This record gives sequence, structure tokens and C-alpha cells, in this order.
Amino acid sequence: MTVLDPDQIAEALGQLSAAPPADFLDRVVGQWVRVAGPVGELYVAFTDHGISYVRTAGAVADSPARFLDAYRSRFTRPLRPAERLPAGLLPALRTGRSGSLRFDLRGLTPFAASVLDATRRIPAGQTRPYAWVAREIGRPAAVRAVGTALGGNPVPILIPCHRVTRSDGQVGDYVFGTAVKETLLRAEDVDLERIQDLARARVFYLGSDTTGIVCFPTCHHARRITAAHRRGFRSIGEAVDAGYRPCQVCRPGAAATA
DNA sequence: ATTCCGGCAGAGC
DNA sequence: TGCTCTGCCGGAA
Repeated sequence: MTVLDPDQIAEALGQLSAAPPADFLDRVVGQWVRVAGPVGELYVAFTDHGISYVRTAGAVADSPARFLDAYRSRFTRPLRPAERLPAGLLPALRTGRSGSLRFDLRGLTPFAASVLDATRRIPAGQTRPYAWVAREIGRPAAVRAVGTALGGNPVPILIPCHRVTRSDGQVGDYVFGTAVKETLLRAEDVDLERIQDLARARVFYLGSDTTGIVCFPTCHHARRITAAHRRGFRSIGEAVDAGYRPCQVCRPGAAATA
């Protein structure tokens, strides 16, 4: 075995510190930008893997310093100002469709990651219940845990947890408060009054008697049902008993086991 | 309508 | 480790 000379070691270390990889900074410290969003401005943090953290910048109290502090306490690392925006960020904010965005969601538990993955698939202008998310990810009884996971969504607005609402027709809670959740949904043309009117009548699903398909009220297909053929249901079981089957697009309930 | 528990994942101790 | 508590809920009473 060769014993290394201390001078050789020092020289080797010197070379290490003198020649870091060109992208070293990007790998260790993320960047942040402030951009216009649907509810005022947003702070957006990202790494070379994708967008990692989003907060609103609307309130006076939500200063850049507070954002940077919040980021540091959650990720235990700093941010530096970005030179340019993450690809696709502005179109995603404009359309509410974040399908092509890259996210850096390392650090989430597998459960939380699957919750966000299901949530991401809810189209703009539509809503799904917490219980729907739970069922989609194969944990139908983890309804409350879904709410907890969404409460920790590091990238709200972009991964649209505001589109997850309560089964009883109420919008439910939200990181930035129920009022902001309502504003976001109205901006996407969700008719909250109609949903609540239906809920008051104990209607949580809508079917078409011409197709025999039953949907969530905000499903793209439900919006096409003409009034004369529209029928409301209190539960999927009630709809199935009436000869309807759940829509395969919005998947409002377990498909009939033929 | 309201209230009350059950289910469950994760954080904190 | 294991135990306890809490939380963007749901459904039954």
C-alpha cells in the first residue's frame, strides 16, 4: 500500500476546490422568480429538476424575505435569483394546464406524491372530491390523509389542489384560505353557486337518460347534458340502481363489476 | 342542518 | 422504536 505524501493530498484537494463542475451551483442551490399568477403574483422556486415550491406574493406580509425563509426552513437550503423562467411556466399559469411542466418533488413521501399525481389530472374548470383522490390512488379510506397531503402541496396553483373539494358541495379548506380557493375556481369558470344549489337538493352526480352515464357535475361530459335529459343523483349507488354506469372520464365511482 | 366518530399518513416526542 | 396527536374529510345519526 502506498502512503500518500501530505503535499500530494493538499494538491489534490486544491484541485477539487478550484475546479467544481460547471453546474455545481444549480445542483445545490435552487433559483426563484416572481411572476404574475391568477391570484396576484407568485413566488416560484425551482431546481434543475423542475419547480419545487410556490407561494403567493399578494399580501404585503408575503415579502421575498418571508418566501426565502419559508423555503429555507422547508428545504434547508438557500435560493438565488433566477436568470430566466422555468420552461412553460407562463403558459401553464395562463391556461391552468400544467401537464408539460417539470416539478422537483423529491422529498415527498410516496403517498403524497401519488396524491399530487392524481390531483394533477383534474382538468381546469372541474372539481373532484377528496374521496375521489383517495380512491384514484387506491387508498379509498385515506380521505383525511389526502387532505393532509394536499395541505402540504409544495406547488399549489400549478398542481391544482384547489380543484379538490368536499363531497358535500362545500369548497373545503386550502393552504391560502377558502376565499382564495373560491377565487381560483371562479377564475376557471367553475359555477360554485350551481354546485351548492345541487348540493342543497342532495344532488352530487348528474346523469343523462339518453346515454345512461353518470358524471360529477363539473365533468366536461355532464355539461353537455341537455336539461330535458338531465337527471340528478344523490349517490353513485342510486344511479347504478337506476341503470346508469359511471363516466369513464371523470370516474365518479367504482365501475360496475360486470 | 349539525355533530360526532372512524380511517389514516406523517410529524413530533 | 413506538406512541400520540393532529389535520384542506366523509358519512351516519
